[in-house]
Amino acid sequence: MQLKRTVYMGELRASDVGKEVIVSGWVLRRRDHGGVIFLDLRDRTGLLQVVFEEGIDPEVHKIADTIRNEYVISVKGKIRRRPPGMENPKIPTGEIELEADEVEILNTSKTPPFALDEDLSEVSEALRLKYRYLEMRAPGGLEPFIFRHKVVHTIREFLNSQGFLDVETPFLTKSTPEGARDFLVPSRLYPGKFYALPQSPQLFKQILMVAGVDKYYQIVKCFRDEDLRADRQPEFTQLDMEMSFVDEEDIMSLVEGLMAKVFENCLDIKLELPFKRLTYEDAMKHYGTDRPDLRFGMELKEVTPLVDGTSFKVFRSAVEKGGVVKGLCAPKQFSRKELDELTGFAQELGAKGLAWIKYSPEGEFEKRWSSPIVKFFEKWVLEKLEELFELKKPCTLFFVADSEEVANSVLSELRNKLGKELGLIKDGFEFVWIVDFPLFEWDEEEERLVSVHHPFTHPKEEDIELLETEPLKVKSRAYDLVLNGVEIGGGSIRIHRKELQERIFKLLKITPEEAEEKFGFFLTALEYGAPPHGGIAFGLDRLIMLMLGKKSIREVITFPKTQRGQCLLTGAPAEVKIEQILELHLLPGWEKEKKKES
RNA sequence: GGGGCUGUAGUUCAGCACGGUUAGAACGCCGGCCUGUCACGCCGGAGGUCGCGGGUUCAAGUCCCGUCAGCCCCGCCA
Repeated sequence: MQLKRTVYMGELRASDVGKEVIVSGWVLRRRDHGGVIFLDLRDRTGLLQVVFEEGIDPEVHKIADTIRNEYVISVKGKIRRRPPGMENPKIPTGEIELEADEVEILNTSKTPPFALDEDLSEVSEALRLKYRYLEMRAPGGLEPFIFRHKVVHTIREFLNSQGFLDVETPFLTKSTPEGARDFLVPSRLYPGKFYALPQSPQLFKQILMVAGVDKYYQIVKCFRDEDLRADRQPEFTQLDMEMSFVDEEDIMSLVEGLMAKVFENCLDIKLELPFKRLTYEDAMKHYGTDRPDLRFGMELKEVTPLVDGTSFKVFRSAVEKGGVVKGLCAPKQFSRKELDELTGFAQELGAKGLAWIKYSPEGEFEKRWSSPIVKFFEKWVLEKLEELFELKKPCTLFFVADSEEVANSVLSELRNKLGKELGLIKDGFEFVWIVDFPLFEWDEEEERLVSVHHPFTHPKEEDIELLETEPLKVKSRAYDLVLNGVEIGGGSIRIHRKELQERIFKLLKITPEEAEEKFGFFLTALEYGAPPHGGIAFGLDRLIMLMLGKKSIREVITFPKTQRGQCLLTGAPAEVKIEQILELHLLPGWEKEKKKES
């Protein structure tokens, strides 16, 4: 390599006119006019027009004639002002150009499978993932990753300044029960035994508290062998934090400070502090979900007391079975076709149907209501509805009559769908803490209590006495952080005393033997002066996705997996040689066969 | 495990409901011309196992069955 870069192209301006420079980069486009060839050359920082004139040096011009898109070249020359009228206001370096007097082709390139100078979102994602390096190299392709770098940098800077230690924990570790499916790694040295990749460093960070680390964080990969979604990858990055001698308020206010710093540094947005808080109960009541999108209203209202005496059988029987009738009011009068579609949507989500009432505030009271079911309701009920939903404009009321669970989940999905489709969602970032979660929920299939968060979550002090008698009434010292309807983080104050931890295990039907076998090491650690502690973990990919307004975390992960868990770039997962499998003792029978043979 | 959408030149798509010439377009690519373009222009050219397999038919890109792959969703994700 003879021509060694002296400047980045993106930094060059009219003030650099006259300077002798060497630039290196990739050819985005070439415009060959015979005697003059223009190349748009780019590096990480920007784009510069390079001019090769036959009259200046025929030999150099000749080389330029062979250069094609995506060739890697270095060019030496002088920065000059473009002739009057030839400026390109569309690019930052548009006032100037590089007059080439030397060029070196550092590497050729095949014609890329897709044009790098066009809108890559039009290209199929599968192709982009296979040639991810080309997508990233295209103009703007590195932006999400540069942004991500900035976010991570800000997080580290902030937490370091607050006295946190960045401490690593192992990837080859022990399977933890009560969670997602583990990725297992067979042990070569111990036939039949396996490591598990961590679903989170949960137990390690708690043990770090026992170790006196006091304030810990780690930006760390976690692994869960579950099916993928737009916002879920089998390996993802978590911002993991834990602190000793703190309570919920300490952690929440620290996180608020952190988020404020991140949004200020990276998006130049000042967040309003403190964040809103909703109890789990209120979130379920008003939004039907524990991760409500607060960028718009359209809250759910329960109308059970208004309709339990109605002659409308669907509502009455749902109430008689112990269910509820809940509804929401959408600010639009839907057509019959749209109503049918929405009913189908509700049914797919498990509702038996979707009742609707169109309302318009004009004219006589009775004529304001239009619906096949309105005849079942007495005037006082309609009056109450008008009052409850504060009906003032034309709209449609939707109701689901079912168990509370079904009504909530259907209506919350309906709310999100209508919010999106009716354009009710305002721009911006709405954070909300969800607090006062129940500690347990009942698992019908397994017929036992399971943890809402994880088994190391501390119950509220005042509820501890209810643990054995009314466990479902026990609330936890847990908190989730929700941003625009997406859960971006969750944490809790942990149990730090062995006795309480054992009581919880007992309620979860984890036997002492099981507990000992699965995390005896952790219980032992608790016995050696574990301080009170708590923490939180954030899905970093999701946070960055939301900050950039992307629809999928794949957009902010360099080499993500497809929905079926494949890496299209490398072809992973892939078959391995039989020798590797035998070496890992994964086919014990075959191993014996092989020994017999030899 | 289930539901939905998609798969045709290198790329993005049209053609498919109603089977029937040699499967088209744009961009890209290759060659030629061009000293001021910046989505350069002009002339010419190449490029297709219609995802794959099977079936129906005189005839299948088009209809049927299966299968693979990509995306979205449910289940699952403490």
